[in-house]
Formats: sequence, structure tokens, C-alpha cells
Amino acid sequence: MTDSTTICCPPAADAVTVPDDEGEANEALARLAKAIAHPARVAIVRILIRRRGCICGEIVEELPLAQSTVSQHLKLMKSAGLIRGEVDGPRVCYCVEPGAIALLKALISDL
Amino acid sequence: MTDSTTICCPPAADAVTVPDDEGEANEALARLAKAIAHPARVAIVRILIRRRGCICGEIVEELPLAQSTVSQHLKLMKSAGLIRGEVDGPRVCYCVEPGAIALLKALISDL
DNA sequence: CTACACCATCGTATATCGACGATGAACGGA
DNA sequence: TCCGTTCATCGTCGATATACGATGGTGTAG
Repeated sequence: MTDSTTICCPPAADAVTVPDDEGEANEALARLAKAIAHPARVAIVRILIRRRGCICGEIVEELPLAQSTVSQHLKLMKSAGLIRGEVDGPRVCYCVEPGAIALLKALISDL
Repeated sequence: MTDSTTICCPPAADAVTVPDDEGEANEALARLAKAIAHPARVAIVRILIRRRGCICGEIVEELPLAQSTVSQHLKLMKSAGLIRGEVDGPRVCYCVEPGAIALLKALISDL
């Protein structure tokens, strides 16, 4: 079974909890905005959303960047809580964290 | 006439044009996201939205930052096209660029 | 067990950010 | 005209971002 779509990728986004405190909301928005504040990272997020299933090596193939550079971008977004990565044998399965995307959308639209 | 609300601050956001090309959309989203990828800048944007009128020295008073630091953040957001600044005598009137906010919201919600 | 594929990490170099104090430029009021 | 207010810019410093090649670690296949 090498079908990556069965490994990770949570079901869907449930309720989003926007922070009450404005300072916390500012920090959360700044953190998530920074996570996509680069064209390559926006492209990665789009890829992860488009293919519901997760990937990693395929991302490298779709972008004009070195493998180490893509890995760095993934690490940055993972530490920001925007994406998730799970090991599937020799490969790693990345996917968007649904709650984080929903929170980002809520924080932006509440502006 | 020192009423700053009469100086700048455009009427409202009209139609938003999201770029067709995905690469351009990625760059636009990354540029706008970077403009708010800092808690202080999110706070500034909120201030500019809350008071419909524009400000500048008042921003410095509301934030725990030096005047030069606030000026740098304003410059960064202005060069990103997120805000606008018009001279009103000795003071400068800042306000949000409605189209840019609308574009940001559209790009995020289209994710 | 060996070899390969996949990905993370390290090390490096350059550029930008983020903060501050100090200085400069523009304008209005006395 | 001279002064005070307001804001931008300069110079500096440490921290972070961005990119790459090289290396290492882990798991699968043969």
C-alpha cells in the first residue's frame, strides 16, 4: 500500500476559534501570514490543496528549486502550524492543516 | 481645517481583479502577506481600519515602538501597496488601500 | 547485506528584517 | 524670521530569511 492519500490528510476543518485578545489575534495572523509570505510557499500550499493527498518529492518536481530549499520551506510552514507532515516509509506525506487555513481565512476576513 | 478625515482615505473598495496567472497570484499574495507578516503591522492595519480617518503620530502613541520603527513599518506596507500616505501640512495622513485589502481577502479565500 | 531512493540537516554566503538613536527636511505658528 | 512639531531617512547592530551543494539517516527492494 503506497497510496499516500490514505496515510495522513485529516478529514476536514471543524470549528475555528479566533483568539479573543487582539494581541493574540495579531500574533496568530502575523505568524500565518509569514508562513505564506513567499511565492514558493504559496505555490506549495496550492499544490497541497489541489491534490487532496499529500506529497513531497512531487513538490520538488513542480518547483524550480533545489530539494533542500523546498525542504526548508516545508519546515518553516510546519513550525508555523500551517501544514503537517507524516512519515510513510521512505517518503514523507505533507498536507495542509485544515484548522490553520480556516483560522487564516477567518482572521483575514475579520480585518 | 485640520480634520484629517477629509484629506485622504478613498471612498470604498470597488471591483477586485484577481490575477489570472497563478504565478502572478502567488506573487501578489506573497507580497501582501509579507506586508502583514508582523504583529506590529497587523496592529497598524487594524488602527487604520478602525479609525476610518488616517493618522500617523497617533499610531506611534498606540504602539510600544519608536517613531522611526513605526515609520519603517509604514514604509514597508506602503511599498507593498497595502496602505497609502498623503501629506497634510506638517503631518502625514495614512490609510488603508481598499483595493489591496479586498485583493488580499479574495486571494486568501480563494485558497 | 548492499544498494538505492527519499528526505532532513549542516554549512555557507548573501540579503533583508527589526529595532533603535540621531539627524535632516518640510511646514505652520509666533 | 525663527522655532517647534512632525515625519522620513541614515547608520548601526544582531537576528532571520533564502538559496544552494554536500552530507547523513532511514527505510525498501533486491
